[in-house]
Amino acid sequence: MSLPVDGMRRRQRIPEATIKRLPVYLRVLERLQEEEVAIISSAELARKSGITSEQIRKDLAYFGAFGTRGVGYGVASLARRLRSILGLDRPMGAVLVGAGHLGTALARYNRTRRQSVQVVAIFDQDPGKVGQVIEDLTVQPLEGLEETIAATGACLAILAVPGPAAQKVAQRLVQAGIEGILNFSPVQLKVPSGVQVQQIDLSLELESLAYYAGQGRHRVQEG
Amino acid sequence: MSLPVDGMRRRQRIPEATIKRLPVYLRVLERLQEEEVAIISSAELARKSGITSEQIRKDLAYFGAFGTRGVGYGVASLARRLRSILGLDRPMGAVLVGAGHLGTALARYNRTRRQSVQVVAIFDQDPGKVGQVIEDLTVQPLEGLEETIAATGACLAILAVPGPAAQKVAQRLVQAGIEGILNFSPVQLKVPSGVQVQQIDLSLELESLAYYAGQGRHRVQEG
DNA sequence: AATTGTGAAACACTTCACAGCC
DNA sequence: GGCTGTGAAGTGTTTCACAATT
Repeated sequence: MSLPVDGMRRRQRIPEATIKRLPVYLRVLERLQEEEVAIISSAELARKSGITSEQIRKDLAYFGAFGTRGVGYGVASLARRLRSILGLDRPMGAVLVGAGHLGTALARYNRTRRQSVQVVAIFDQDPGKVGQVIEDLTVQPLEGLEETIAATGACLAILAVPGPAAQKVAQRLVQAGIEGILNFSPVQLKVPSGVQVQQIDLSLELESLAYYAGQGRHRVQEG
Repeated sequence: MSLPVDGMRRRQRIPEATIKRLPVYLRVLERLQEEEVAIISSAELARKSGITSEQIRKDLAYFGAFGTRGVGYGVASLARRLRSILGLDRPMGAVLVGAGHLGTALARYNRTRRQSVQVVAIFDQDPGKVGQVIEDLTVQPLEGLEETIAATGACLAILAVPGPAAQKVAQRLVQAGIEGILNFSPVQLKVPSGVQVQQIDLSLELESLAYYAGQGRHRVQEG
């Protein structure tokens, strides 16, 4: 299934790991822009991002040669380029499903600061939650999900519903045209290929941390 | 620096990727235990966890031969073994720092259900938050951090404070003996090696999802 | 017959080292 | 001289394929 034809060499497959680092670079660059820094080297960017300079150069090179040898990268132009690559140069909307404690916290977190991806609507199944206002958005009943997604042009979704409801909601989100889901439910979502799911599971994270905390202890003090 | 001496063969380094999957297996096994299933094959476990059967067998084999060929794995004994490996066979406590919306949501999420890792104390810098009660725990001022960690024997911390405060708090946590930090602040923490940090950054996750949502779109409908 | 445990191959990602360019 | 861009080497992880075991 691999076709290493190097006809025009453009558009080789970009590693997922690279994609996940681009927003990190962008965040640093935006801070630099505020500080009116015009040029930055990969070494300095490495110091500020915690990613090695070789890695940074390689990541950026996948998309073309943005730097100037002997000089560095232009902060403003690189930031612009990264925003464009990520699709953040035009407004990107996300719907939030689930207005429990976690959902509410996520909505507030996202809307209080100015973020590249904005939550544009909030849904909940519970009639008791519908009508509540969270950071200027009124919680809507699930019925209007498809219509609102179409109307707002939202591409992403944040899923913060209880486990049992998650798969069903995910199906509707995909049907409605959502292409990326950030899933906080402790459920392995089944979605068609082409839809990207990012899983965040608090319990799992804590439990894997426990491994290092428990085992590692005896290494701290020898003897 | 590699010393592939196979003297006693035990204790080869365990891949981080493996450690992160163990809690997934454990979760499935615990559900199976409730359903009174006694034996499970790696193929069936694969179906239920979304991880391939070869991967499961390899992961488990790092810690010894837990299965029976031709039969499968004993659900109860494997669950017990995994809890022991992860250090979850005795109570594991976590302190939560930051009682904002996110921190509150995390505390409630964790304490409402019975989790393997339990939040045992909540701290906040803001005097207005101190004294609030969240799921049976009273929010304490940051001053008592070290003392409470020592008293409770907590090994883990959940960090949900604003970016600027994160590094300072992390330093105190490490000093106090915390060995794993789940960090929700948008900051790259500097910690001594031996302390494990797991970063969860909502904005970064959404922004990398945006890449697939934006680019992928034209592939959904051809022509 | 079924299923585990595991070397070997394949793949993914990072680091090294340096040629190329300003 | 300094810094980028990139093949090559190295490391980490997954998949394959099958011998071993019940």
